Amino acid sequence: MRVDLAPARESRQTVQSRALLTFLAQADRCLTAQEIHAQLHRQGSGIALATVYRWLTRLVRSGAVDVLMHDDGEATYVRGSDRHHHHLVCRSCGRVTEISEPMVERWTVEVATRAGFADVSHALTVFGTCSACRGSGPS
Amino acid sequence: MRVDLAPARESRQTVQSRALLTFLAQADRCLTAQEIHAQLHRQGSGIALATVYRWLTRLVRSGAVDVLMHDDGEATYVRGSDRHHHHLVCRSCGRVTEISEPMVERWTVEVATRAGFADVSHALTVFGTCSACRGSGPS
DNA sequence: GTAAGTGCAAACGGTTTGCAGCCTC
DNA sequence: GAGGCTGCAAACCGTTTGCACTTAC
Repeated sequence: MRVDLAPARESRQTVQSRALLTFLAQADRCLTAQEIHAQLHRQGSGIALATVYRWLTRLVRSGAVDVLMHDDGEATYVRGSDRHHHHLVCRSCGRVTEISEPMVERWTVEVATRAGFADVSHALTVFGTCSACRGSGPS
Repeated sequence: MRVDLAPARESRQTVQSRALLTFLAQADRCLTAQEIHAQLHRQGSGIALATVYRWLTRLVRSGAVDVLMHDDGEATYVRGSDRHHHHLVCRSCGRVTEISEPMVERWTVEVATRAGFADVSHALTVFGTCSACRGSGPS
């Protein structure tokens, strides 16, 4: 499930950018900028947090990466996919699953249009407790 | 369309809290904490920003007010209602319309359950440009 | 009188930016 | 060699918090 993350056609390749892009291409879940930074450090790529942010900003602008704003105001980043999708997030472990359903897409556009709105977009996130977390401790 | 914003049964009434609650009860659109603070000052109620935040936090916890996280990480607040609903927000003027649709409710629960999730909840916000804003300047 | 509510200012945490130096092309 | 990329640290900005004071009950 490799996705071409290099919209950086006109960007210079550096040790840092290569490490970051490679890492992001392989990541399979939502990560905050700080997590990405920490992970890269853990695997030996000494990239500065500011650089991570600079690249994420650039990648988001180019559409290669999607941002997900969390309730606490922290942003998480995921490889962007061409198709629109939503996230199913476990309240306990934070694991994210992508979900998608054309019906919701159609419904939101329809409702918004009926209300006189144009240029419609939407953000939907579903929260719950995954089976693993429930099994280990429903508290 | 007045909504009882006083979940503060067990709270003391003060000049500030009364001004804030009255203002919120009349507000018909999403407002940031800072906007609420500025508006209150404009109308002569010298309330501190920290107090605005403290009340908003309390009201959100009690369910009297809904939070809406924006892409830039800023939170906006609107009167909440008892029944579950979603928001249709104008990107330009910030006006908020409540929308609700059982189908979406059912779908999210179904998808989440199928994925092994329990105790499901969801957050859906639809963004668009309302007719008024479009008419005045589609840019 | 007592404790909740308030104001102020400092702290916080995530993100952005200015600038000097490095390194790719 | 020139200019993009990076690192560092300081700045930013919305939000939270500690503490002393005020005020509703």
